[in-house]
Amino acid sequence: MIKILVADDHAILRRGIKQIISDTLDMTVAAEASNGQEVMQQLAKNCFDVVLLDISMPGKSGLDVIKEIRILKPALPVLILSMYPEDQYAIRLLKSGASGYLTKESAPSELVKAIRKVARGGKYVSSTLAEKIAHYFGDSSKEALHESLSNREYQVMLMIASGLTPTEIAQKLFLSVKTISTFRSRILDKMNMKNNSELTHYVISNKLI
Amino acid sequence: MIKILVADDHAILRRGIKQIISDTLDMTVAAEASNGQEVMQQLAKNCFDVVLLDISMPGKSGLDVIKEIRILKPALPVLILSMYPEDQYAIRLLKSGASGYLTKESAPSELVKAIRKVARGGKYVSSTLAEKIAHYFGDSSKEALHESLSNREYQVMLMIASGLTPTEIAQKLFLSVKTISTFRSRILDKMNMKNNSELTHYVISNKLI
DNA sequence: TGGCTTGTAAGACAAACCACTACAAAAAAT
DNA sequence: ATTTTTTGTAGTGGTTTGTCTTACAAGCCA
Repeated sequence: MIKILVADDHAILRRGIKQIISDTLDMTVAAEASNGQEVMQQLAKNCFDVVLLDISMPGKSGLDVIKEIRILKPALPVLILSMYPEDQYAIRLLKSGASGYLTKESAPSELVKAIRKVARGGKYVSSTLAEKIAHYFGDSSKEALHESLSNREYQVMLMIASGLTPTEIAQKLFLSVKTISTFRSRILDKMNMKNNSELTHYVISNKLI
Repeated sequence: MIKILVADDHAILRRGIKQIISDTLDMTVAAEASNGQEVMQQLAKNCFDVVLLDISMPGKSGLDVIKEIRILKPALPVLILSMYPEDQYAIRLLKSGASGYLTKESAPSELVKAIRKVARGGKYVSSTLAEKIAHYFGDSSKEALHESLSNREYQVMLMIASGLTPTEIAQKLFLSVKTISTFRSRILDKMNMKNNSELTHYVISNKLI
């Protein structure tokens, strides 16, 4: 059973979270906090498996709260719940030790998935955010995403990103459109993306083209 | 009926152009010229709606020919037909008053489209060239491309570029997928592009997102 | 040798795109 | 003030892509 500390200043949102979590058998909301101080108090008293933390709470900034949590419980996974779209702030939070970042519009299923992942010691980031991170961390981590592609896949990726249609690519490479389609699927799968725009985005941002 | 003066030193190419144009009901090749002098002579004698000009004709450079045309007929649209890939030269030509730039590998349909566009007083540039132009001219002219979009179109463009599928966009905007499709077509048309990748490319490069 | 990965492609069905067409409201032009 | 153009919206019908699944041979890994 995953014991969760929910920290958010909005009672209604906490209610929603509790609801979602109570629908999930293997996790439970063990306690709540509505500001940074309460978070620390709860952590001192009880044991949790995950902290679900709103960064935009009154008083201490989310960043500070995370740092404090790090000091008290270095191994405790902190999942950030934000109302802002994923931005550079998210990266800073992750750098300071958060295990994941979710926006409040995320689907309940995503929340559950994220909790499970961080509880197991993993990291959770959405694919769009992952991309931004890749930017930030420069060459080292940006390789990570596309290094798993085979040469053929890489080649096709660049062609897709440069605006060629599957049919055009097929013609250029003397392959069936079906094959291109398969490559595309594999690429998208490996890169954790869901469409050409994301792909193009990635390729351009990483100056692969 | 769009009356066209075709200026190119290669007879075969002129033939091809005539063929393409004769297949198009609303336009006709009213005269031909095989060098710069002939162009000027024709212009002095007759009236045309569009000049289709090869820049690599013997004698006068295409740039000079354009300048001369500008003096004689300031409003006459000149569409450049080049055998070289679109490069900086193209930009100079456009600056000197050409209405469009096509490479000779362009599809016939593209030629027809380009002629129609410039005849109507518009500008025609391929998307890849447009991009180069955007780079060159910096902020001022890069506006030019997407400034013709309506607000709605602009909004949809950004959504497409950020990787949303038509269906998702439709849902967010409470519109039919069909409508999104129409917007997309108009955007692509106005921006002279042919697919989402190009669009994404543009949006990202111009930091609209 | 036996199991992944890669390169290739088919089938079937869904989703998306393309090219038209349409029409009312708003905006612009005459 | 009236005509023309642009904008926002959406339908039809046909083509192209995407998805998912399956397949199979070749190469690589262990």
